[in-house]
Amino acid sequence: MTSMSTNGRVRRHEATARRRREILHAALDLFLRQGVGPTTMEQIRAASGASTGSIYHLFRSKDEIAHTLFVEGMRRYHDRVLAAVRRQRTARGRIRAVVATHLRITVEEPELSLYLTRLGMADADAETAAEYRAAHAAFAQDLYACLRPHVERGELADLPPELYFSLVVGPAAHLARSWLRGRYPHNPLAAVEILARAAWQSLLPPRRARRPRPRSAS
Amino acid sequence: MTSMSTNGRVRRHEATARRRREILHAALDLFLRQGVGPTTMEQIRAASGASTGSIYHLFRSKDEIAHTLFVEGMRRYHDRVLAAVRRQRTARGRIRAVVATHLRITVEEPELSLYLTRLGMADADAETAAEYRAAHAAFAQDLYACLRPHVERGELADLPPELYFSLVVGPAAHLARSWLRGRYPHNPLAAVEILARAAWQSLLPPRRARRPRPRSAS
Amino acid sequence: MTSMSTNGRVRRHEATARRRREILHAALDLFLRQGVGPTTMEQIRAASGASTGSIYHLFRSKDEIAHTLFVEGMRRYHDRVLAAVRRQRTARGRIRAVVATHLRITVEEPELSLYLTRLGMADADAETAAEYRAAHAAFAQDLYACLRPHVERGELADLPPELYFSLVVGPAAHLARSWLRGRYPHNPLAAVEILARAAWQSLLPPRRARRPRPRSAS
Amino acid sequence: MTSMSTNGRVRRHEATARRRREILHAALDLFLRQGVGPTTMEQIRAASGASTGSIYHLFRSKDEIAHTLFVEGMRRYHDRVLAAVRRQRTARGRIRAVVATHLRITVEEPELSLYLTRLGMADADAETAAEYRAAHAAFAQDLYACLRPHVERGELADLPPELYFSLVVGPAAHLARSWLRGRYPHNPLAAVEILARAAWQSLLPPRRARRPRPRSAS
DNA sequence: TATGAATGAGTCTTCATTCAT
DNA sequence: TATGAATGAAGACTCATTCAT
Repeated sequence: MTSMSTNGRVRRHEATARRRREILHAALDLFLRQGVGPTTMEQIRAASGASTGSIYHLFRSKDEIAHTLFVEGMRRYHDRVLAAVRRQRTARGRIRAVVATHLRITVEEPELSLYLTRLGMADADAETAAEYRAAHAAFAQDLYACLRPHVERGELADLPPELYFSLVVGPAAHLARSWLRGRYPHNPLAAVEILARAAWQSLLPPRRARRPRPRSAS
Repeated sequence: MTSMSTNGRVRRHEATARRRREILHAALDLFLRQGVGPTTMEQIRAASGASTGSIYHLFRSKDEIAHTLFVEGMRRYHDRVLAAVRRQRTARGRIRAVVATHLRITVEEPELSLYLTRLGMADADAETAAEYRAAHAAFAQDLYACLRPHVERGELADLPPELYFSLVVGPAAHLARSWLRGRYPHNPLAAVEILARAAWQSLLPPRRARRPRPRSAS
Repeated sequence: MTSMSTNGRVRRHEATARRRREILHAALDLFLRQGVGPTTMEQIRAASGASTGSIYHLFRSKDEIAHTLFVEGMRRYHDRVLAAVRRQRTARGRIRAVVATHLRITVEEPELSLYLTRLGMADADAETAAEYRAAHAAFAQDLYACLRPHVERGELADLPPELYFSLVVGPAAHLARSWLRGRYPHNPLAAVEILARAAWQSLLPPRRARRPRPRSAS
Repeated sequence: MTSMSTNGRVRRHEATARRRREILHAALDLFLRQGVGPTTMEQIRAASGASTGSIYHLFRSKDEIAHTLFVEGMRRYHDRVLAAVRRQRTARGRIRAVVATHLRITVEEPELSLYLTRLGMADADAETAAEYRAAHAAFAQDLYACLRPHVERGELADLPPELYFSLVVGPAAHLARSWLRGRYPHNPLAAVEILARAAWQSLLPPRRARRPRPRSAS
C-alpha cells in the first residue's frame, strides 16, 4: 500500500512536471513568434493542452512564465559556459571555450537564445530586472575567476572584467544574433576559430610584457 | 495678409513639429522605463502634455509611435556611422570610426541606444520586423561598400560581411550594453583604442597574404 | 470487535464533528473579517486545517457553510431568548429577559452576533432569505405568545407584535451593534436596567387603564 | 461662439451627470436585489444603458459605485435628520424629529434605506469601513450637540451619547427594518407618536433629580 | 473517507481608438 | 485642428467545485 501510494505520488509528480514543461514549451514558442505581451494565456492554454486552471496552478501569472523561462534559460547558459571553460586549463583554451560554447548553444537551442537575447528583458519590471542583473553579475564573477590566474601570470592583459567579456563574447554574440535573425547565412560554428583567434589576440598583454613566456599554448 | 497667413502656417508647422517631438520624447522615456506594451496612450498623453486627439492626429497608433522612434533612431545611427566612416580614408581609420561612433552615440544618446538595443524589436509584428530588417540590410550594404575596396586591396581579410560587423561592432555593442545597464562603471569612450585595435587585428588578412603589400595603412 | 468498531465509529464521529466545528469556526472568523463573498474556500481550508475534499464532504458548498452558520446561530439566539423569557412569570420580568438576553448573547458571542446582524442576510438568495424569514416569523410568534396573556390581562398595551419587538429589542439591538462596532465603550450589560425600564414603560397601556398615574408629559 | 462652447460644456456636464445618476440608480437596484458581490458590471451596464467604458470613466471600480451609493445615501440621511432636529427648539420636539425623520426617510426612500441597513457595510474593506465609521461619528457628534443643552438644563437624563441614540433611534430603526423586510404590515409613520413618546419617556431624568438636579444618576 | 490537483466558466478591468463638439 | 468623453473588444486571472487516486 505504501508503495502504491508512493507510486501514485511519483506518477503525479511526473505528470505535473511534464505538464509544466509543456506549458513552458508552448509559451516559449508563442513568446518568440509574437512577443510576451501580445501572447495571451488563452493561446498558451490552447498550445499546451493544459486548462487555464492548471496553468495558474503551476504558475502565478503570465509574467512568472516569462520569468521562469528566462531564469532557467539563463542558468542553463551560464552553467554550460562555465563548465566548458573549466574543462580547459590554458588561457587560450578557456577563451576559445567561451566563444565556442556561446555559438554552440545558439545553434543547438536557437529558440532559447533568441528569447534570452531579444525578449527576455524587454518586459521585465524593476524588481525582476534587478534579479536578472544579480544573476548576471554572479555569472560574470565566476567566469572572471577562471581567467584571473592567467592575468596574474601575465598571460592575459589586465582589463576591467566587463571589457574582457565584451572582447570575448561580443563578436560571438553579435554573430549569433545575426544568424538567429537570418542575416548570416553560414553555420556560426564554422566561425569559431576566427572569433576565438580574434578574442585571444585582443586579450594579449602589451608586447613588452609578453616576452617572459616563450610559447603560448596552441 | 498673405504673409500673415504664411506666418500662421509656419508657426503652426513649428508648433506641430514641437508637439510631435514632445510626444516622441515622452513616449521614448516611457517605453524605456516600462517597455512598449505596458505603456499606455494615457501615460504618453499625460507626459507629453498633448491631448489624446492631438496624438492621434500626429500618429496613426501607438505602434506607429514606437515604429517612428525606432526608424528615426536607426536612421540617425546609420547616418552617423556612415558619415564617420566616410570621413576616413584608410582601412584602419574606418574600422576605428565604426567602433568610436558606436560608443559615442551610446554615450551621447543613451536612451535612444537602449531603445534600439533592448526594446525596438521586441514587440514588432512580422511586417514591421521585415521593414527593420530591410533597413538594416541597406545599412550593412552601405557600410560594407566602404570596406570592400580595402578587402580587394588585400588590406583586410576577405570575410562574409556579417562576420565583419560581428568582429568590429560586436565588442563595442557589448560594452555599450554593459554600460547602459550599469555593469561597466568606466567611460566607454576610454576603451575606444583597445576595441579599435582589437577589431583591426582581427580583420587583418592571414600572414602570408599580408607581406606583398608594401605599406599598411596607418 | 463490536465494541472496537463502535469505538471506531464513535471516534470517527467525534473527529468528524470536531472538524465540522473547526471549519465553521474558521469560516465565521473569515466571513466576519472580509464578508462572505470575498472569503474563498482556499482561505477556509487554510484556516481550518481541513482539506478541500474534507470541506466538501461536510458541506455541499460555501453557501451552505454561510447558511449553516446563520441558521445555527439564529436558532441558538432564539432558543436562549425564549428560554430566558419563559423562565420569568411577570410581564416586567419577561420584557427585561428579552433585553438582558440580547445583550448577554452579544457580549458572550460577539462574533456570532456580528454575523447575524451584519452579514447574514447580505448575500442570501431569494429562497434562503425566505427560509430565514420563516424562522424569524416562528420565533416572533413564539415570543409573542409569551406576552399575549399579559396584554389580555391589561398589563401591556395592545400593539402589533412587530411594534412590540421594536420597542423592546430595538434599543438593545442598537446598543449591541454600537458596541460591536466599537462605538460604545462601556459594558452593554451595565445598561440592561435602563433599557429594560425604557422598554417596560413604553409598553404600558394608556393612562386611564393604568389607574395610579395622573398625567403623562405633553 | 463662447456661449456655444459654454453651452456645449454645460450640456456635456448635464449629460455626464445624468449618466452618472443612471448608473448609480441601476446599481442600487441590482445591489438590493442580489447583493453587491453577485451583481456584475455587465448587469449594471445593461441596466444603465451606459457602455462598460463609460462606467469605468465615471467610477474607478464596482466598489467605488457601492461606496458612492453608501456615502451619498448616508449623507442624505444625516443631513435630513440634522435639519429636522434643528428645526425644533424643545427637547421633546427634537427627540420626536429624530424618530419621525428616520421613519419618513425609510418610507420615502426604501431602497436607499435598505441599502444602508442591509448591504452597505457588508463588503466594506478595512479602509472604507473606517471612513464610514468616521462619518457616523461626525454625525453622532453633531446630533448630540443638539441634545446636550437640554441635558445641561436637566430636561434630559445624562447618559452616554450612544445610549441616547439606542433609546431614540433603536426602536424606529428596528421597525423600519421590519417594514422594509415585509414583516410589519402597517404604515410605519402611524407609529411615530408611540415611538416618539417611548423615546421621550426613556430619556427623562430620574424623578427626584428632575427638578433642581441634586445628584447625577447612578 | 481523505486528498489536492485539475477544471473552465465567469469576472473585473484595461486601453487603443473613435467621434461629436 | 483640437479636445476628451465614450466605446467595447479582449485579456488576465479567480475560485467554487469535481474527481482520480
